[in-house]
Amino acid sequence: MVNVRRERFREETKTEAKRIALEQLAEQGISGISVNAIAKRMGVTGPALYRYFKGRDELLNDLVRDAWHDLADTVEASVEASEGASPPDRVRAFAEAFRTWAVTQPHRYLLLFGTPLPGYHAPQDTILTAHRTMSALLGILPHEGPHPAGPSTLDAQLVAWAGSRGEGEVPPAVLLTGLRAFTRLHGVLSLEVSGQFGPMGFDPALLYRAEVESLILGDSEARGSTRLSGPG
Amino acid sequence: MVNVRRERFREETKTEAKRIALEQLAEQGISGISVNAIAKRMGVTGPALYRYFKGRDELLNDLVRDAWHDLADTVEASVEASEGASPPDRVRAFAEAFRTWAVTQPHRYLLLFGTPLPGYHAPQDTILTAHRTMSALLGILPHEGPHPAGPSTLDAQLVAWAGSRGEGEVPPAVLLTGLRAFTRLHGVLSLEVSGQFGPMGFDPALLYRAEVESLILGDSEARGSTRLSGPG
DNA sequence: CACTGTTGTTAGAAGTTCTAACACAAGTTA
DNA sequence: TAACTTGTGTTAGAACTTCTAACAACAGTG
Repeated sequence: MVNVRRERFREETKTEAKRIALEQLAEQGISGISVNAIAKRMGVTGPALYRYFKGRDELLNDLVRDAWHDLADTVEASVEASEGASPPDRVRAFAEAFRTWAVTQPHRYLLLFGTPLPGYHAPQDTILTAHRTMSALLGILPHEGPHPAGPSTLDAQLVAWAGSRGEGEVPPAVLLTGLRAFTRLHGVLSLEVSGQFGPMGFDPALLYRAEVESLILGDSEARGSTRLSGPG
Repeated sequence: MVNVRRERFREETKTEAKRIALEQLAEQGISGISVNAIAKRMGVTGPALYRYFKGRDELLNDLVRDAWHDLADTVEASVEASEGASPPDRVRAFAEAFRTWAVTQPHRYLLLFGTPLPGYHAPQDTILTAHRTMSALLGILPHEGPHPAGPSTLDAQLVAWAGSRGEGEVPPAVLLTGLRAFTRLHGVLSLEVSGQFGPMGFDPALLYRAEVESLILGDSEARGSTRLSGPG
């Protein structure tokens, strides 16, 4: 029989270690996460933490897993909260929740979407958790309406992808729309959290919202767009 | 008088060190770049390399600087090569050059656009080099045609940004279009090179090209899009 | 009481960046 | 030719890091 008190103490120790690791991540980046330093701040010696994490890699793994869960929880909550609203408004809510999560903890966003850890391969459960975020987005897209066919090869691949995770009823055009919506949101967020917009001196939130509106209305009607095909 | 032979030898040594560093970067990520290991592979001892780089940070700095230059050279070459073609074709050429550069050396793309190095602030000359890539894109966008106004605040900020770098004659709508085109290309590329599409099993090139066509034609006409505003 | 499992300790191996002190060779200058 | 300066390399070592091994101490169970 397992000792429940001990088990709880163990969980608390791991949680505290991860909390300090996140502080180090925010202050000094991934390479600034030091098992030794964490232990020191917890009042124990370095090797003591190896009772709780096999090594630095497992600690980082846990941080990644936690972040995926937290992101999925956040966007799912926003989707639930917007229940009953129009699809455009639900997309706006999703996009705002996504952005808020990202910009309030850029280091965590980068942990998920930035440079991958060397040699890291996401375990199956983490992949499934990551899909929860995408599913939340797919769930608020209108499934009816005009569905122009995509490139047939891509369509087939997307259908296979959706089928492999029990979302077989979603039309390929919706899958493509969801996927592309995500890449567009990420395109802006990624550049913002990695500081690329810093020296440019504009408000990234405005750019993000312009992108969201363009997503919703389509480029031809969105304010602030220029069709690249030009005047002719 | 500086010794030219010595100067050349010095440059060659630095170049070789950076070449090996890029190999380490590709194989083991940023944290896998080790001054000691580079020196060993060059047949000298560790501290010898400190005659050429103040430290690991300066070596990484140089890698970043080189990568920005290389990227700018690549896209500028594609822009020049497409001279005389229609704007849509020039955008296609730009996008293909951009993607090829990224996917043939994902680690370098991530060095520029992935998780920033802790404490790193791009020096002014690097920022200017980064802008060369954006300028190349702005240069092939049609400046005439319908120019719907963007959010006025953002427009003003973009004009200020362009003005600060001697591109005052570009209309704000074109700036916004160029910026958004870049974020959209980057959105797909970023997820591809960081391996996020890996477990999904579709061809990222097809998704990228669909995004490019949507960029050029506008969402309402692009194949494979669903307007998020739905059927009503 | 004895046994078991968990958690902590210290010691140490092997690696890292980076500094200091010293040796040597090449080029310049008196 | 001799002396000096500069650049490049060396070894030694400090201060870190991750991580393993061996040992001590404690809690709970039979």
